[in-house]
Amino acid sequence: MAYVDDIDSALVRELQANARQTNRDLAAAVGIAPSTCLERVRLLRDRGVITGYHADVSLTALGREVQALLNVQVRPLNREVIEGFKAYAAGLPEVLSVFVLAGGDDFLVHVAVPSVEGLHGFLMDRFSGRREIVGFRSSVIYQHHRNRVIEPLGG
Amino acid sequence: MAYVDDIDSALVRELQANARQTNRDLAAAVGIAPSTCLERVRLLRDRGVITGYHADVSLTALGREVQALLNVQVRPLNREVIEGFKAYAAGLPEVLSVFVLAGGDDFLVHVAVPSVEGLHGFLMDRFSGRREIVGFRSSVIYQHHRNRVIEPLGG
DNA sequence: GGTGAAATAAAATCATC
DNA sequence: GATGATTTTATTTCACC
Repeated sequence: MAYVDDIDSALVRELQANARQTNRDLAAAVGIAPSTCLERVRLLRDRGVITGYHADVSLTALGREVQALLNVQVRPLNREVIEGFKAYAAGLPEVLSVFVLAGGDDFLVHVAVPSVEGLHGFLMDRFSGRREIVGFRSSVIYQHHRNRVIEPLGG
Repeated sequence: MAYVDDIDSALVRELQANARQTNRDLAAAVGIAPSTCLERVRLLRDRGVITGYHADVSLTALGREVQALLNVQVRPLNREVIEGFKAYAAGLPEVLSVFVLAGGDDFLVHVAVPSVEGLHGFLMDRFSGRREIVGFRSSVIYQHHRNRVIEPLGG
């Protein structure tokens, strides 16, 4: 675990909440000089604590109203099949996220499509033909809340 | 669906990949003047296509090495219980994301904790006492790939 | 709706504490 | 390791196309 003091912690919190505030504002928010702030933030990137800065977009605004979670079982369970399916799923434009899991199901795939009809089409066109898939279940997502600010756990 | 032309689309793609590039670089990347670029990006925010800018952090660097997905069933299935549990889970510092689902399981909760022991502790301390929870299953995550650039689906 | 030049503001550097 | 004055660079505005 990287050593992150209270000031670093505050910087990381601020930048997760708003990555485009000016260095001056950021410095003021955490109570240090702008030049110090600049150096601290640079070090947080160099040390790999901050990995990047990304704009968030509205899926609705992009015409992708329906989200679903797909539990997928693949066989045989070997590295080649696992890595192959993971790379395949991650490369599909409908896919937001791919989880490789321990236990019962092998994958969880989070997708966003224009409609329920689009979800059906996705499953038929992208999954049905794959020989390694031995089964899947899909759950439509009613709501999704993501915590955008992640902190070191106290203690 | 918001009307997003090819230039908007390119801006959204660029800003999802790197939200802290300068306006000049962004303008150059999509082939427009900096002043035009500034105005376009402002409109994308005003129209709600871009919803924010966030730094990404390394969970490992913050000492949260273990991630898991928790399938949770709650009862009775009414608005009060659903909203109550959602708000509770979303407010926990270990929680990255909360999905409210249609079908079998009611919730999927994505957590990041320091260790497998921490996961056990989380389940005992945060979930066991809740009367509305009638069952849960947890799956440790081996790998997680997230697509950070989301585009309108072609066609 | 887009542009380029001028004005304003911020980032980056560095000598100093 | 942090600071503030200075230089360098970017953002923002606006009259014009």
